[in-house]
Amino acid sequence: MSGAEKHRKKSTIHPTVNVRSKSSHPRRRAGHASIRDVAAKAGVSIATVSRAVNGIPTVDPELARRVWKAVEEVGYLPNTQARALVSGRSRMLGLIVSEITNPFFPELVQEFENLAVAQGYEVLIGSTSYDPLRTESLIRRMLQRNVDGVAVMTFGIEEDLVQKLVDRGFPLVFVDAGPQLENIRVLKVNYGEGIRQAVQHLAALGHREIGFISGPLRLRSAVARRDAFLKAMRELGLKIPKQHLVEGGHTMEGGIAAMEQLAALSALPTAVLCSNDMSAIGALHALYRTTHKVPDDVSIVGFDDIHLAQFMLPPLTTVQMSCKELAVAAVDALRAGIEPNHPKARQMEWQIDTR
Amino acid sequence: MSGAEKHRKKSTIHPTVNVRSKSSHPRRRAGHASIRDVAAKAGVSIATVSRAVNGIPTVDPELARRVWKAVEEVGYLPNTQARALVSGRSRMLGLIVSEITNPFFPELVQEFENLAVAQGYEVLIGSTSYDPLRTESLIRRMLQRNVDGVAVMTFGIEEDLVQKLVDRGFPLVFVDAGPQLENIRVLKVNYGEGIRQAVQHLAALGHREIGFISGPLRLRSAVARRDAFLKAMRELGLKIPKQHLVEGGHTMEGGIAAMEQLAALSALPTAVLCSNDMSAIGALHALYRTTHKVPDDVSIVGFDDIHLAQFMLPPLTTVQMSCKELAVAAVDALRAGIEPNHPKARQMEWQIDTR
DNA sequence: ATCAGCATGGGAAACGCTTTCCAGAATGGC
DNA sequence: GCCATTCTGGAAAGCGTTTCCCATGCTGAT
Repeated sequence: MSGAEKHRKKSTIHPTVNVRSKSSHPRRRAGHASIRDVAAKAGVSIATVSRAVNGIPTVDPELARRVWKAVEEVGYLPNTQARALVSGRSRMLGLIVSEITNPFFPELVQEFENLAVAQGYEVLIGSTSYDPLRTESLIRRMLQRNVDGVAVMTFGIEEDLVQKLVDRGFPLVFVDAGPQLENIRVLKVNYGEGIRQAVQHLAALGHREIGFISGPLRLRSAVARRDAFLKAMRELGLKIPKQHLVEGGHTMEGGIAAMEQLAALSALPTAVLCSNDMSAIGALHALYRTTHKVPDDVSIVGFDDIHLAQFMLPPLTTVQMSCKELAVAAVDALRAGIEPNHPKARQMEWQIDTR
Repeated sequence: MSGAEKHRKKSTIHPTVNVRSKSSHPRRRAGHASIRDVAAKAGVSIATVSRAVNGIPTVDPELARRVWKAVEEVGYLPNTQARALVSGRSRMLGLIVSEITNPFFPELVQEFENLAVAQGYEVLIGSTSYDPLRTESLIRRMLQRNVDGVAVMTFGIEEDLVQKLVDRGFPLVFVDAGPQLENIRVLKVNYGEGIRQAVQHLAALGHREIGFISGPLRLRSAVARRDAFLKAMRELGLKIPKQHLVEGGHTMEGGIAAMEQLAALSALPTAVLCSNDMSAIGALHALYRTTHKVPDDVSIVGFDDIHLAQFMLPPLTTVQMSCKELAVAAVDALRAGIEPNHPKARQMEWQIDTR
């Protein structure tokens, strides 16, 4: 039983008992204690319970103890919806990814969730599947659920869809590049360091002819990675024949096609660096069907270090792109946008190094 | 601006203007229109707006049109929290998995999410990471967020943790086996058919010595799979020497260890069926380090058909265990527990065939 | 013409919580 | 001993919805 019949306003001016008091809301789930039950049990007002539970210092320690005891006894859990309704903050974060089945994302999701939960937030996950319709419904859902902020970690999204979120003043976080608008924070990933390391690693093994399978060049992040590769090669004084630079799609199919293109050359590079791990896996597949042996004839190096890489045969060398750091930055940036006196409230860019 | 100053009760009995009317709730997000704004715009009461928006037939079509127009104009989206508060139903489903980074789960999550969203539910995902502490906090969070029901798809969970959910009467769905309690629905997966197919497939290829790497036998689902294997073998009149039956852990490491055990035998089986795909991948890894060639010397067959399988080299043969069907059944079972007049409200078991 | 009966819309209560405001108690200074 | 000041807890308003109940305006039957 809950204390539902206490403190209810009467529907008549006469001081008669309210006949609807107990039978009224049958939809209430049994066994759910409300703040009133705690107040009754502890013999204080609901205001005091609220203050005690929220750790507001003006409440007498002795009373606070009584309240906590009552909380324990009735098994009270504050109702998040009611809290959200009155406070205007839902303590939920939206996380938009491209596809949860793309092996890159689960790890990001995991890290993001861990961090968010540790800081008292819940996560609402949605995947666009590259479908504008889905994306729109996704954004509407996030709006309705009143998330406190949204992280768009999709590497590419229709900007006009996000407009709704912008209009309503939701704090947003993008990866690599997003619309230059108010309340939008951007995580700038520095691909240079990781790619340079990979190139130097290959050069140290004696490779001089290094090919590169890029991502789709309409994505800014893919261009950034390719440019980092070119720069690293130039620094080492290595030549890059045009035909050693192939565009893949950041997918396995793209990797296969790109590798087939390279394999058709009279002189195959002795090593190939791939813009992400899925491309690298595609490259491995393409080579599996030829007479070229990995890693004896050709070395393949991936980028991202998704979980999947460790399952591959032959084991795939890959550059670790720290999911964790990305997640840390995303949550931090979101909180900066949400909490008015967050130390970085005015910061709009986050730098992330790969390592 | 919102219609916040309409219909407010005065704090004094004198009919003076409420001085706190506009400046009062600064936490309210700008640009968020409430039902009152729509009512004001359409010149009707909020009750009518609510009825129109919810498609209750007693409202005059002409008025409904006006309401919808106003909804459009002010960009109104009903606040889900308020709805949940009053209706007692949050339209959120909890989904508990073991680890989102385990490749089996993202696909399940994806399907589950698609279905849930299509039926007007949101999904709250949580992973236990096999950690009772995490699990407990997870369950507490789900309780607080007032999910309408929870699907526990973890293949093993501490039952006493779930007790809280049971106590509060939340509809629950388990896979394979759960506590025999009220309001708990179970999805019974029929592994027999898929395993029989796999065995017959191998037998048709001429294999007579077929090994089996099982899952951890403390899990009922692992035992079910092993028994299905034994039954299928017996049906074909094939012998199973004890040493061909090895326990793995449903993990890559378990698969490696199990395969090493098999490889140490004087007579290796010519084919090995694995209880799940991760074991199969482990087996491939173990064999990669030996002189045995796959599939020339030994055939490996997995079970589950996770996405990952298609990336393996050599390509991994695997039995499709329909994620989609599992998700469909889970959502269906949850709804049966949630919605009082769902056609299957009294059904407590769901059969799922692998195929 | 009158009245029962029905459809329809509006007012207001309720959901569970936070927060503001205010009354009363306790304290200290004179 | 009395008034001013600080502190503490309680009452109540309000968050945005849904829903109950009643008032009103009609229709149709007598």
